[in-house]
Amino acid sequence: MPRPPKSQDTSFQEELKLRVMRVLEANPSATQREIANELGVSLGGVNYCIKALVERGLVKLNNFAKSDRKMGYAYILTPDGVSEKAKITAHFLRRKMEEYEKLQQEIEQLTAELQEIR
Amino acid sequence: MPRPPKSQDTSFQEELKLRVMRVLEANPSATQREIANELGVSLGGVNYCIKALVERGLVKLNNFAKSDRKMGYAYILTPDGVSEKAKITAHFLRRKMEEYEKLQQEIEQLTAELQEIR
DNA sequence: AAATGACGTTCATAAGGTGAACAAAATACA
DNA sequence: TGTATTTTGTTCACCTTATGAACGTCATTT
Repeated sequence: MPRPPKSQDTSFQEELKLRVMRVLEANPSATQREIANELGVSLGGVNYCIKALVERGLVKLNNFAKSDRKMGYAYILTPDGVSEKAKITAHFLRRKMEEYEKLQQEIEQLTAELQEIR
Repeated sequence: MPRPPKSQDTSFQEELKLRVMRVLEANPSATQREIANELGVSLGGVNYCIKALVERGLVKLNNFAKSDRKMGYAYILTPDGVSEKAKITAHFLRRKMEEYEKLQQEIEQLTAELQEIR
């Protein structure tokens, strides 16, 4: 995802942002590769997304447990991140419900078309 | 749509094919520009699509009424075209219903997520 | 016949996600 | 501690694909 989006956030980017935040909330020590794999998107895409989240202060890179052996890095959702996630979630719910109705209509139409033939 | 698709038909192409066939069936004298405008896609895309349909024998370019003044060109769905359209329609119905269920689940999840916050 | 307009056709372009290659950091091993 | 190895983040050239302006062709008009 090399090219900074010139226009508004595309729906793909919007959705990716939400899905990445979900994964991070559930598992802050997830790797970018793991996230990409789990979400079925490219590594570059996840990297671009997380970078944007960090830049906006919605996600923070914490390194804890310095004294321990384990690598203590984790992407933590900030309070702003949590509330932003809620906002996006609500926004998505609205959008998905619209799609839902559209689909319902389309299904009715397709069904009708198939009936006409016989 | 200059580049012939190397891989399988993408869902966009598949759907465009069906929607173009629908328009042609309803109005065989429709212009490529009119179709593009009505479907909200590019002229090049429609051109590429129709070309493919003609090549597969699903659409035929008829010029009738030669003696008359009017330009008598029309894209007519062949019998093969009609049955292919039915096939694609059925295929789409299945796909759309799957999407429908996916959406339903997603909506439930989004709703649940929003409940958790309060 | 020339001009006009509408049509189909082409193609250089832009958008945007991809993943291999690279850099940096962390861990393991001596 | 120093070095090798592995893991992780970062970059960027590439590929796919839809776009629409520009062009060629043909019918209609003047």
